[in-house]
Amino acid sequence: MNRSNTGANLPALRNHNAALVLDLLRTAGEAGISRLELAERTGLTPQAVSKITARLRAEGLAAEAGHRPSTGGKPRTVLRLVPDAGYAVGLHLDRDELTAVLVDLAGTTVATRRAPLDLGAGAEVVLEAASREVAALGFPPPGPSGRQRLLGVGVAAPGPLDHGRGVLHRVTGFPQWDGFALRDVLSERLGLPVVLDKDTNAAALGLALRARPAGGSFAYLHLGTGLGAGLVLGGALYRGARTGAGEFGHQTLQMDGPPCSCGGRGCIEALCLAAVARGDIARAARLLGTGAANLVGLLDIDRVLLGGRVVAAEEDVFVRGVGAVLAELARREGSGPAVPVAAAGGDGRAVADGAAQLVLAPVFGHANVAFPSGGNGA
Amino acid sequence: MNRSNTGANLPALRNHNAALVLDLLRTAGEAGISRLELAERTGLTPQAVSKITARLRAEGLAAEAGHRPSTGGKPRTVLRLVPDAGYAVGLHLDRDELTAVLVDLAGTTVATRRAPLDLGAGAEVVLEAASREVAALGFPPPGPSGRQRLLGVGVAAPGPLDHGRGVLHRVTGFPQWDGFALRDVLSERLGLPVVLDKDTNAAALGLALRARPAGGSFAYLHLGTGLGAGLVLGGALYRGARTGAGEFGHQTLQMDGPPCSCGGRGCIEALCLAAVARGDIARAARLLGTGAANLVGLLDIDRVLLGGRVVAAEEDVFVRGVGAVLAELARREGSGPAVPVAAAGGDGRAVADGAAQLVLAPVFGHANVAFPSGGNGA
DNA sequence: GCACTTTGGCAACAGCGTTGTTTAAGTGGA
DNA sequence: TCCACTTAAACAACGCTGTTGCCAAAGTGC
Repeated sequence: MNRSNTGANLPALRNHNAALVLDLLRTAGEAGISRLELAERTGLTPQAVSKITARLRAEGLAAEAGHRPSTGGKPRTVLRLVPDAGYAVGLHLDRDELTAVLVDLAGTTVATRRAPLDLGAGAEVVLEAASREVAALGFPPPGPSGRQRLLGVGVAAPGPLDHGRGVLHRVTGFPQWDGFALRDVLSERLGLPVVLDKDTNAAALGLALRARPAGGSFAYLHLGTGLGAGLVLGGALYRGARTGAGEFGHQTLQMDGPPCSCGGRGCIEALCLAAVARGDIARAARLLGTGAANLVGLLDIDRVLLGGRVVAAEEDVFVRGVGAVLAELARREGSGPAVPVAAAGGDGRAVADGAAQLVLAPVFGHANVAFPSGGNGA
Repeated sequence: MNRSNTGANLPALRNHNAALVLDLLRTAGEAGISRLELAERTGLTPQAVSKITARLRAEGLAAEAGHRPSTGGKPRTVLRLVPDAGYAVGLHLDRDELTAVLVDLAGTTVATRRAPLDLGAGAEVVLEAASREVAALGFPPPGPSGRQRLLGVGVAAPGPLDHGRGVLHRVTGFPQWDGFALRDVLSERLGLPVVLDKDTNAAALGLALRARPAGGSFAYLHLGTGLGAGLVLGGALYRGARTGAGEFGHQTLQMDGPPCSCGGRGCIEALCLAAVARGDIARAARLLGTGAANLVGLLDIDRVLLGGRVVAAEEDVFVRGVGAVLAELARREGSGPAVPVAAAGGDGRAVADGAAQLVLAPVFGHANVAFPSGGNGA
């Protein structure tokens, strides 16, 4: 069950197991999964799985879809997630562009809209544009049960911001947003639940839910206007105590190095962007790799993913450069193979897709991974 | 409930709630806590708490201890943890010394033994010394129920090592231990369950369980022979994918800086130890602070604790020096007060005490915080 | 001494996964 | 064609969980 500092009762137990089964159905995708496989993976008895899947089918979340070949007896019935049982909107508010996507329960993006946006044009303009594009996606009609199938809107914005309260902080370059309660304002305006998170976190969550096998740990490093990170630790998006984790760009890499816009010196972001500006991409990649190595050593993650416009422009150079530094680290430590590096991909829609997952993830038991607020733990 | 990728049934639910209540009893300490407070904190109904505490009292883990003053009605009955319902041994194997402690369920150290040790003298010598000192602690007799009250032995050793398998890796300075299955060998020899972890992790766990309020996030930075870290995220000890997290010392802080014993350049450990060797403690503190600032930004933790022999020798200088760097960081970010820094204290017994908590923590629901191994998450 | 408040146990209950059993739906040899 | 065998999955009874409704116990204060 999910970590919590509160007591658990029978409904909580039921939700936990149902979410677990749903997550396995989601992970299985179109191939589906049989009841007995679900039982093996969850550790529940086959009978328990039968009961749970019966409920899910009654709720319209799962359906039978064919049979596996017989292995000498009655063939297993394949179960699949019903993708259109629920939808979420993902909204990526970038500095100069807005991307809105409609994603179904299976994680498939069924509609996309893009529009130019000036994040500095003021709240009213931005909210209006957001509302317009979200509405233009075309919502799915309520299901046969009459239940609304649009679960909510996930919003990804440049950080820093407060995920817990849904409030923007001093968005780099646009200080006028400081303190703006974007989540509540937008929720009121759209009449839908809204979840707000950093763009890097949204992208990392999206990647985490697509990862096979699920449950690993990785860092998503995003090099664009700035340099940020999204951390997935043990399959869960890590947001930190005040939901501000992932400040990767202002890590000091060169004490007494060149000044950074943040007021510090030798920050990896300043060094990296300077190298990019000089056209020395190999150097930028090496710098990024050094920062990644620091992170890998500290957190013992098992994968590094790179994204962002700058990376996308020279994907191979960055992947090779970062990979080389991590290979050196592995050689020095002598403990197994190097941590693999890859480009995140996602053709510019990764953040918006991930934003939608901010809403969908709780259905699969990936909610409340933000942080226990106190009480106990350890 | 604790994060997991397995299904949960009624016994699991019962254990979860019992552990939750036990943890609150432990946290309350000698002051105790009433049933209604337990109900409020857990979110369970008072009746459920009554049932759970009745079970705990029947098992000898909890007891009634007086009453609170009346607030106009029947006064609340205070419940307390029974400290001698369980014990654990904590064993700290350091490079030149062995420390063994006997700790009760409430976390009180009831016996301590210390002996010189040469970690390079070979397995047989070390195991013999460990067995001798553990036996000399004087185990508590089995309880009235006849149940053995010594729950196990927690062993803390210099890293790197594999907590999951209980195997040492190349202990810095003593490569002959590489691959030694210390946990299983010692468990066989003592006839008790053994848990193995890094010294920094043990210390961090001990600090986490003593923290008030519980559930926060902090980094324990240990500067002694080397420089390592123990991370507590959201109240839980974070060990990483291969239980190797906390490699703080070989973080690059000065690209193209002086060479480090690890083969890299400009590692914080090399810089820091060099400054200490020069007698420039202020510089060492500032270096440590810079590394701490990187970590604070990346993980958004809310406390930094310092320990280790070098720190203990000049506690104030380190606390002030690291604090100053973190204060600068907070000023630059402009987001609230600086992350506080403090000395961990513990008069050289912190690691051994924490090692005992490796065994006791599961009783209070702090088990399996290591990592989900796959399946799902996020 | 009585009305009131608060605590906390007792009893009945609904709902969870588990266990034991039965039915359904295949394979494969005689 | 039949029948023994295997495997899948539902049905039924069960034990145990926390919850709800109720009531006794133990205080305060007029």
